[in-house]
Amino acid sequence: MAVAHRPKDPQRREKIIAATLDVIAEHGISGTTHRRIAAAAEVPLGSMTYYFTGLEELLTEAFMLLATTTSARYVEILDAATTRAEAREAMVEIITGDIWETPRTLTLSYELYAFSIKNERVREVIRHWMSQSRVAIGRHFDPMTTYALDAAIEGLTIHRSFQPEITLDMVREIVDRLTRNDAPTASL
Amino acid sequence: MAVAHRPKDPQRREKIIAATLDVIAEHGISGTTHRRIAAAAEVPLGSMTYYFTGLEELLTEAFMLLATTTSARYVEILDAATTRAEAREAMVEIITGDIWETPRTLTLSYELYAFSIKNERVREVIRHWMSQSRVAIGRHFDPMTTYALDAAIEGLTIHRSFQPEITLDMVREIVDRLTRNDAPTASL
DNA sequence: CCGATAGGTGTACGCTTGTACACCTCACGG
DNA sequence: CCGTGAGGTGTACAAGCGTACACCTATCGG
Repeated sequence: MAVAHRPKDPQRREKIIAATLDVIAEHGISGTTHRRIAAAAEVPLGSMTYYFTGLEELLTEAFMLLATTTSARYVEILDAATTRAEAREAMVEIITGDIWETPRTLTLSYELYAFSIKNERVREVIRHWMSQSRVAIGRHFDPMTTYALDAAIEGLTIHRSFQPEITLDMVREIVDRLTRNDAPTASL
Repeated sequence: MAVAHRPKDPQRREKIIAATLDVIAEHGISGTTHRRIAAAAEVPLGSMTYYFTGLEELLTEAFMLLATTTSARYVEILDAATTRAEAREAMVEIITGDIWETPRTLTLSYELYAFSIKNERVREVIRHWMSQSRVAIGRHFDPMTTYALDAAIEGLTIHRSFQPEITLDMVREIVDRLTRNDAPTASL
């Protein structure tokens, strides 16, 4: 009984998941097919059903990757802040910074929300993302303010992508207003 | 030369557009097909290509209907307010009120945003919706505050749908903070 | 050096899709 | 009462889809 024949490419799965995000970003979920993903990941079509039960599972895993990656970026930016002023500026950076420079992340978010309607597990992923994000914000602000800021990221990001006239200074002013009545917490 | 044979059902087009929104709400754009729309509108398949050039046109028109309808509702609620306090309460109602009671409108919004990535005309529809909405809000608040409130509708609506613990009072508090430094305009 | 077997893939199947268009219906001018 | 043409539809077609699985490949214990 031979054991033999190790996987040639142990990263195959991850490569496919990453490629899935690329395909969604470019074609939307309705244009995302096994064949296109296989082409993007440069793997044979057969690998799709070998590594994943179906398209739905693949999409779900892809969105988990998106949430993890983006969420980690939030945490990174917020944890770098040590003063209240820095924390405010960190919020401004999250809203206006390079995460959303490319339309990619924003596009993927839209598809994520749309997909979440049909998939409870993805809804869970979103809730987890939001909660992670609240933990990071909550290190600097009280709970009430934290909810407000978290929602502000969402709203301002979206609106800025359609209305570029919303300047950096306006975002700063909005963050200021939202944090003005904050009851400072222990913080770090 | 006969003139003859008037359309049996002059509302056909509108009926199809309305049915399209229903199908999108239930199945998402990726599950929206000519056949399903035809079934929902109780119209033969042939009517699809008779009244609309293609699926894309149909989706575009459907989203125009969504924008018009929802936007009109905003205006209605905001125009009913005559004092500053009422205007603030109107904002709270828009964010927490019956527009979003059913997941329908929110679901459709997600699909709208996702679709806008691929369709310039729909992006234009969104910009128009936002601008209408800003006009209505702007009757009560200064421009800067208006942008903030408009974005707050978006962010809070979305976040509340995932985090029901965001209460009405929290929304009120957030609207308060955003409008506190407002430089009152002439208003009505 | 030779099975045996884990790992991986090419191909083919049944189905659904968007779309076009040949055809049908029937109100009306003559 | 008939012929005409505007209005509308059933049907058929090619393309593309998800998915399953028979088959191939290459390693390694013996």
